[in-house]
Amino acid sequence: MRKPSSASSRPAQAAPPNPSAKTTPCCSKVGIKRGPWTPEEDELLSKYIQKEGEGRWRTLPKRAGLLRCGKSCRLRWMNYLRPSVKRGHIAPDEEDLILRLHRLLGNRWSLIAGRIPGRTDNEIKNYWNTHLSKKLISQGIDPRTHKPLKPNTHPSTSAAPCSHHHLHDRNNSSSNPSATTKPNPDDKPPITEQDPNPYCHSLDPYDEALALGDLPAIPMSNTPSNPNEEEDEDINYCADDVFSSFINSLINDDAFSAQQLQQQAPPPPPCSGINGVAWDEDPNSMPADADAVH
DNA sequence: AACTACGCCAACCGCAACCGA
DNA sequence: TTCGGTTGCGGTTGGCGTAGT
Repeated sequence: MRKPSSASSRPAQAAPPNPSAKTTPCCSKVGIKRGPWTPEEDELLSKYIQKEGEGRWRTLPKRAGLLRCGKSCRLRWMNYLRPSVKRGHIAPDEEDLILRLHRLLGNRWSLIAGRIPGRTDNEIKNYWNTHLSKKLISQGIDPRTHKPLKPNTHPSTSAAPCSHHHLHDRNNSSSNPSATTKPNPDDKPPITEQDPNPYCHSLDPYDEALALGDLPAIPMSNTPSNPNEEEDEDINYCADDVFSSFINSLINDDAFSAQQLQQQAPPPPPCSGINGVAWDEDPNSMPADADAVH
């Protein structure tokens, strides 16, 4: 877990040494700045990367004249400064795609982001935690499994607003066993007796196919490149066409199978005027090709 | 106007995967 | 094969803005 709050805060100042930590965080060196980036720092980083390119993050700050750790530089570039990063509201079709992909992939934010041009894993993760998970809960849907919540877990009872600051949001993830268990693209998510279907495995042909060796490994692209539509031609945001096609087919197949499931399953708890989510949508209503949003 | 509670999101941390020597 | 350095990922934190009282 994180260091004590005194050291884990984000002051815009050099962090003190951390003698108690077993491993020294890269940003704990004296003289390394932390906290929000200034426009000057952004400019330094942008200009340097435009000139020298990405990579070698460890030594980049020194070469660029930044008093930041490499991790911080990389994060800033990936999530904010890259020209391909699209900022602003998540469009409805993007939201729909996030829902579908999350249902298929779970909290594999980088994979999800890789399918949504211009969006970063951090942005999608934040959007999920602040919007979509709550939206699903309000619909009586477990945001983790994408299945109807049990009656005694319906928001009208258990999901009542929590008065503690942040506790409500964070409980969504911290109380989520699968959220603390890092999903490994190479491994099937853990299946327990209590939670035999943490990622809707019965509807997760990806993991099944992966386990059967029918799939190429997930391309762990170092740069979850999210080009703008205009940049699709020169930036391959999913390096593996096979994988890309497969995900697309999963999205479509999933919508279809989910619809079937919906027809068989008891009706979900009444929701307050919110449109249906992934599995009760007409597959024909989604883009014919998930890449349509790209 | 002052205060409180809460939502949003940029940024940090730890860990694991990756990769080259 | 092992080991150490680097990079990427997902979980988490906390500052800031804003709505509500």
